[in-house]
Amino acid sequence: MQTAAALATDIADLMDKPKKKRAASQLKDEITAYKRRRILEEASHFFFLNGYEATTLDSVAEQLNVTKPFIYSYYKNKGELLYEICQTGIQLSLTALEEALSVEGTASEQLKIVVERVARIIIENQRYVTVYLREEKCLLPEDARRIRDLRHTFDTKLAALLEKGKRTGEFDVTHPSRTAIWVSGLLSWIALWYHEGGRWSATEVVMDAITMVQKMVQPAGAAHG
Amino acid sequence: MQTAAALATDIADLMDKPKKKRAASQLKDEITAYKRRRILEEASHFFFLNGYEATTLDSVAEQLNVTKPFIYSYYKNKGELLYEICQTGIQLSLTALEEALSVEGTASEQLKIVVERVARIIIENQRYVTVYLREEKCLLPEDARRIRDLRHTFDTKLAALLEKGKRTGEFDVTHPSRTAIWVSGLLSWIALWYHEGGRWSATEVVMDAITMVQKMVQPAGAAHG
DNA sequence: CACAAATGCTACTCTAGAGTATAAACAAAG
DNA sequence: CTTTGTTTATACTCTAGAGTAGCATTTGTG
Repeated sequence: MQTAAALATDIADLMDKPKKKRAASQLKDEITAYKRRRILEEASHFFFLNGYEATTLDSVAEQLNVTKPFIYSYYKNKGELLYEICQTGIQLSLTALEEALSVEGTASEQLKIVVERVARIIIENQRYVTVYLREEKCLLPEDARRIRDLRHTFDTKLAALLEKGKRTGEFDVTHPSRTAIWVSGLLSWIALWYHEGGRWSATEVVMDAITMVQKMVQPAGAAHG
Repeated sequence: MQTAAALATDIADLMDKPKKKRAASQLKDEITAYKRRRILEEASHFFFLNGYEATTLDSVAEQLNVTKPFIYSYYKNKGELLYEICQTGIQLSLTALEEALSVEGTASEQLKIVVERVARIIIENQRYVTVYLREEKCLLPEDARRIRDLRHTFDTKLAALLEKGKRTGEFDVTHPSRTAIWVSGLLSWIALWYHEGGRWSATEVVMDAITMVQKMVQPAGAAHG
């Protein structure tokens, strides 16, 4: 069924355009995607440094050696740029969480992997995460809601993991859902605090985060993990 | 000596103005201070909701039933308002920390008091703290530095407390200065996350914060405090 | 009640940046 | 080497808000 449907679409496409044109348009799509990505990178750089409102698209364009209308031909408006930037960090973190949860292991093992991976993602995507934390209020209501939903999913899945550890006796958490928020807060905090080339390396920060979270959920009387 | 100096000042003042006028000007100073405070309150309200850049002084003035030039007669410019707002939360937290440290007690007792008081202050002054965390980049460089110094003092004194607890064996912290940053981050996080009238009460959040911090510094094998 | 001093408001200026209409430059096909 | 469509730039418009000059109004004083 699926194959037939896909085939039908292909045929329709082919009837629409000769083969050559399809290949060319695919390449063009990739180039378009690349341009969009570059715009986003530079925009996030300025949003991170100066804030969303204080950043002019003229300055972003200048950095890319293009002009403002160029940006407007790839993004509807400034708000769409902000939405994409805010979405990125959360989406990556959520994906990492889900991947970590899909790995077989005890709750402690899974939690350690989650914290390690998410902490790394937050450090690597610091600009995106920071801009989200600072500029959430600038998002359109519906965009803000979509992103809040992602965050909520993250917190809920993390809470489920803590709940699981509580049942197995690995963790001592009175309110898993509340503890999940403290943990996700601790992780978010990294974005606001970490400074590349600063006093502490990314690895030190990640290891610290793991230690702190382990202590936060560790039953009294447990030895270090 | 001090008395004599103070007296001299008083005499100089009296020679400048008759008694009546001095009393009147004192009252006026109080009124001026009150007006400044009211402006700051409303401004922080808008900065919190819409962000610094997106807030117009016209809207602040409207909220106070005055006009923009009124605000400009009490503050040099918009940036001065931001500085005062950003400064408030940190200053209060630092004062609370110093007070708590001056109370006799073990490191554990002092830490508990610190976390409790600072958490309360952050909840009560949520707007000010949040605006600081979000809009630090909008401050003039010298203002930003002054506030960073306050934060640094806070972190340093907190680190000293952790160090003390480490020496007495009450705490298990490998790097007191790094742990201090995680603790102060956890406290700051409250401002970004707590929502008045939301799912959890202020008291629950404060108690959670105490528990989390205690766990973060607790030696392995210790019973709950 | 007149006069002085402060307090506050009306009515601007000026800058800056989001978003756009339209023209130029370029590429690809015939 | 022209034609056609796409990509990018030039050169605007329009709004909005920070900051201000100067007038009005209140308040207190002789």
